[in-house]
Amino acid sequence: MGKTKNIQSVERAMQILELFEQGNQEKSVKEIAEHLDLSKSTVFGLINTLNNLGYLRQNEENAKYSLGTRVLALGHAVSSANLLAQKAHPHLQKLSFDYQETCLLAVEENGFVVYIDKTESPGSISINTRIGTKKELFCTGVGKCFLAFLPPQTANNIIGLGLRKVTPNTIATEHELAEELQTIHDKGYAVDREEYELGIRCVAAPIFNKQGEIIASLSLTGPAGRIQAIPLDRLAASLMETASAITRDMDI
Amino acid sequence: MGKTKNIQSVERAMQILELFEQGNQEKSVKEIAEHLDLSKSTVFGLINTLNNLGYLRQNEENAKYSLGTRVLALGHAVSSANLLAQKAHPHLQKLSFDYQETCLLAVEENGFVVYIDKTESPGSISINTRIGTKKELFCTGVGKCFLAFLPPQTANNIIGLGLRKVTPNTIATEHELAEELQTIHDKGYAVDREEYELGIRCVAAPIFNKQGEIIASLSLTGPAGRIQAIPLDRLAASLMETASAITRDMDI
DNA sequence: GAATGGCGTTCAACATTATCGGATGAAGTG
DNA sequence: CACTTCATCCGATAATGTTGAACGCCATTC
Repeated sequence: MGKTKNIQSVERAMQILELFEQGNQEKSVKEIAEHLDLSKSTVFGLINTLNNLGYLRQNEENAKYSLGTRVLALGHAVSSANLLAQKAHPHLQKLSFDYQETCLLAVEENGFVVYIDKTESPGSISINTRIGTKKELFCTGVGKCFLAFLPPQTANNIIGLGLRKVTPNTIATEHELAEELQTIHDKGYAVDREEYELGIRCVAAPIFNKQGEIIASLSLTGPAGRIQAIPLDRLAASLMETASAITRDMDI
Repeated sequence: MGKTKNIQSVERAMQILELFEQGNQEKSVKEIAEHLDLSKSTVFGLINTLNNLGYLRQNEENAKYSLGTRVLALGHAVSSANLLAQKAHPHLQKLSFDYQETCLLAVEENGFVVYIDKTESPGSISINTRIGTKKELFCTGVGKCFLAFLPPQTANNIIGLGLRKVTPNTIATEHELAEELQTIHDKGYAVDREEYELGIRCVAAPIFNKQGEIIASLSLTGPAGRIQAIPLDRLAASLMETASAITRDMDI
């Protein structure tokens, strides 16, 4: 695999773009230079290039920079090529609307879950899970779905990467986790009891392809109190129903 | 403005990412090297960097590359910071659903319209307008909305950039365009009569802020025959109603 | 099963290229 | 009007990216 050294200027350019990931607030050349601990002129060269290419845009008023519309095209290219994200979106939207909470869609990648879509409703509080975020499997609802439905060998390899307490509630021993996964496998859905973040609870269900292999997982996520107020069996049924509707829609 | 030379490796890295914009099909190192007319090793260095950073991902089976999930995060950062895209999305979704056609949202940027969101419905044919695409104003429905509702001075500056026949139907003289813009201003919506692409027709309406300034434009777009089959006054009313609902939702 | 060809990857030498400190000038502040 | 702050520009320097050649893996062929 890639052991060759990364190309410095490319890595730095991407670091600059990533600085805008949380919030996309305007930033000055100076601020960025300080964040990356680089000289102003170096940063200016990079920023200027990104600006010329449309990946950053400069506010004429204060000369500060923020993400440009060009990055939209890239983001959209991934999701539109991704049949899953495309077909699943309306279903997530409906769930968000029905329960007035945030709905997340995730896939597994190299032992991590990656969130690839998210829908919110006006009532839902903003869950700080951003699209593209990676999380470990054992401590999230969607992640545990993967562990429960992936081929046992694959799942064990991932579990072998290590468990740890993320919150006091995290299931951090292999024994307890095995029991939990058995339960999830039996019931067909997973519950995250504030195992990743205190106060945040979610219920998740696996999405399969026609061959019965898990390809994604979706969850309804929100403040613990509000999620617990929803009858669990009803919510779980909705999620599993939605999951199979997505499978049907995708036709793979 | 940016007159300094672009940083070569950054520009090339972005060119590589852009190769995947249409379709995001897997590409080999060799293919990319040929496309960009660079040596295999140069391309490998760039690709490897992007791969390590998560912007590309390699298919283990055939060693080919495609866009990685990391770019999702960037794309989402723009839209989520963008109150407009966030608030407008459910409304576009509803329009798409009601009329079973593609719905587009666009803003103006440096004399071009940039599409920042798109919703489709199962029935809608896939319009080849990708998110992040730029188009000239005079030849599109959403663009003409901007020309009609932007301050006259701004609009004239943009018109001054030049008109040209994109299709036989394109309005390519200043005189005719002025008449058309007057009509649009009076009626409150614009019709694109296959002026950008033969066979594709759209109806567009402006989105204003509370101060009455145009900040975006939305359209329902589809095959000419199907769009013409919808009663124009009803469709236009839907679009204008949606536009003002978005204004209300944004509260700016 | 040896031979061939194709392709991703690595390497080391070289020269291009990115980097940096310092200079410039515009905008804002007391 | 001096003074600060910051974006932008410039030129010297050396670090960095580029390149062709070579390696090794895999698949196909004979």
